[in-house]
Amino acid sequence: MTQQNKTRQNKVIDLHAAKVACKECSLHQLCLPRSIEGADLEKLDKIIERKRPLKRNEHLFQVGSSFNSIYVVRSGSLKTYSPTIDGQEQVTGFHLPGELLGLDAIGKGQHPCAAKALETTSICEVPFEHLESLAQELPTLQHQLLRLMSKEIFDDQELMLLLGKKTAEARLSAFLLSISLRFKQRGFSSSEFYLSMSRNDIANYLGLAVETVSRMFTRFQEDGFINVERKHIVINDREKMQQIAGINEYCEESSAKGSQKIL
Amino acid sequence: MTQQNKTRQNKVIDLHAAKVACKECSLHQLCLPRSIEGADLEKLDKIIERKRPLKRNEHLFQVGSSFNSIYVVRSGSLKTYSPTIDGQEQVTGFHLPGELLGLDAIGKGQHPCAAKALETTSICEVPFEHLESLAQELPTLQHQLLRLMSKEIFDDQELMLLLGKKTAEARLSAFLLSISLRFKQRGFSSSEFYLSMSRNDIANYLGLAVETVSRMFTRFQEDGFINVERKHIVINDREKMQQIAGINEYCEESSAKGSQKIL
DNA sequence: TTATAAAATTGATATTTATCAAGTTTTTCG
DNA sequence: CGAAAAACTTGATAAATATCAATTTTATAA
Repeated sequence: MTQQNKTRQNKVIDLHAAKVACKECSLHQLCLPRSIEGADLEKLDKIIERKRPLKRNEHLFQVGSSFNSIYVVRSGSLKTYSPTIDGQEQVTGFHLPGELLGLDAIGKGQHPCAAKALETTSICEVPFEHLESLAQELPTLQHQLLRLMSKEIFDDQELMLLLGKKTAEARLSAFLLSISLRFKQRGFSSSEFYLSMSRNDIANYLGLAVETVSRMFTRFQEDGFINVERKHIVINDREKMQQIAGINEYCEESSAKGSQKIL
Repeated sequence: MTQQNKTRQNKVIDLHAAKVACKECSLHQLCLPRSIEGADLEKLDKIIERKRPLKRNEHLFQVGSSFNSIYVVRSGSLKTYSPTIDGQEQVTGFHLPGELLGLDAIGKGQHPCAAKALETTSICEVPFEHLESLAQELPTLQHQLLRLMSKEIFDDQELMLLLGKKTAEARLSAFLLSISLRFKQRGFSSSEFYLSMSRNDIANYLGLAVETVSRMFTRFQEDGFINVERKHIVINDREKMQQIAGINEYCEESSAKGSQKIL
């Protein structure tokens, strides 16, 4: 299947999904409504807006734009990035289906980063004021919201650890394992997947030079741990990758349970 | 004043403060109750427990311990750290008066890091179940809680940027500016202060070797940007430090407003 | 399709920072 | 107080990764 065909197909699926209620959404378990059911779920459903799908490179929001909503990725993927002082950009995260965007904007009331679609992407928009007042009347929703934010803090700390301490190969290995696990949680293969982001974005995210990332991909492939063909990744030796990343199976599994992302 | 005398005096102050209500606390503006007043503040006051002060190197909580409360630093300081796979520790943060600890534990119900006092330190304990139910009835408290967690996510992203992209000198400079600003917010001098953490902790936190941190201190001093005498720091040329850190005044100020920490 | 642009790879070299080793200063505690 | 331990500093060297440069591959659009 060509890239173009795939994009078209995604679009069809997205438009269909746009009519689907939360309780019928396949991301139900990953998304905000976890542990919310029945009448409560319908209340939440009412405040959620489905936006038209974003095309590749379209922005969901820009840096400094006022914060009004939390977003949930329904399909496709995005990157978030901030401008740095020297005019460059710093990629701060990648967002796969079921994951939230915008939690970092509540504090200031404006988005500290921009969000750009890496491919055709559909999104649920959750107006924050509505969400807050709904959380005021639904204790489970308030709890879930706090839980999700806490998870994000925890995950960011994991990444800080990675950026502060680890070698280039550990960073890339941990990155690939993180993506793999997130796909697994969404019911896709954890050993074979397509990366929607460029090598440049990966390098930027991991605090490395593109050339270094490229070399690490080559090295992992030479060593037989993974197969790489452009964006297509096959993980052959997960254990070895975990070892390189400095992650043991326990860590990974414990992070996996109900997480948005490990990395 | 010797270190020992200072410690003793702190203790006296702490024991006194332990009887003081939230509304009389000098950290009122920094702490959770911001924007909460009157009867609501008293309700919050009721659920807060004051613990006996921690001595230097005493733990507030250990890795894996079950999560029951959020903590606010009243005086003194702590570090949080996680074990890494190779048996080392990774310092994940320093916590000054008015700052919160434990927000990263809500998601899993247990603390992913340990918290250890860097000096004699007094703490307010806020049982989380009580806080949650209180937030259920007080919209401003729920909002403030979400705001604080969002801030933490934002701050962590700033640090990720620092760890991922910056040189050793930029990291140390940004670190010192962050501490400086946090002292300023607490009404202390922003140009002269004592660091309660060791060079080792700083290096660990910034993802550098101790020797590198030591050399950077020496270099900054040689260049006249700061004066260093052991733990005592004087910032002479803030603008130059900001330039080295890759932070412009606007960034720093905007981060400063109502923030827990910038770094 | 072909031309052009963008992305990715590879090699050579430079730079930064870690590591190792030694010495000094400060703190701790009997 | 004085001895031992811990923390810090400094120098020399090694290792990791960035940078620069060139080439190849892939994607985009006329």
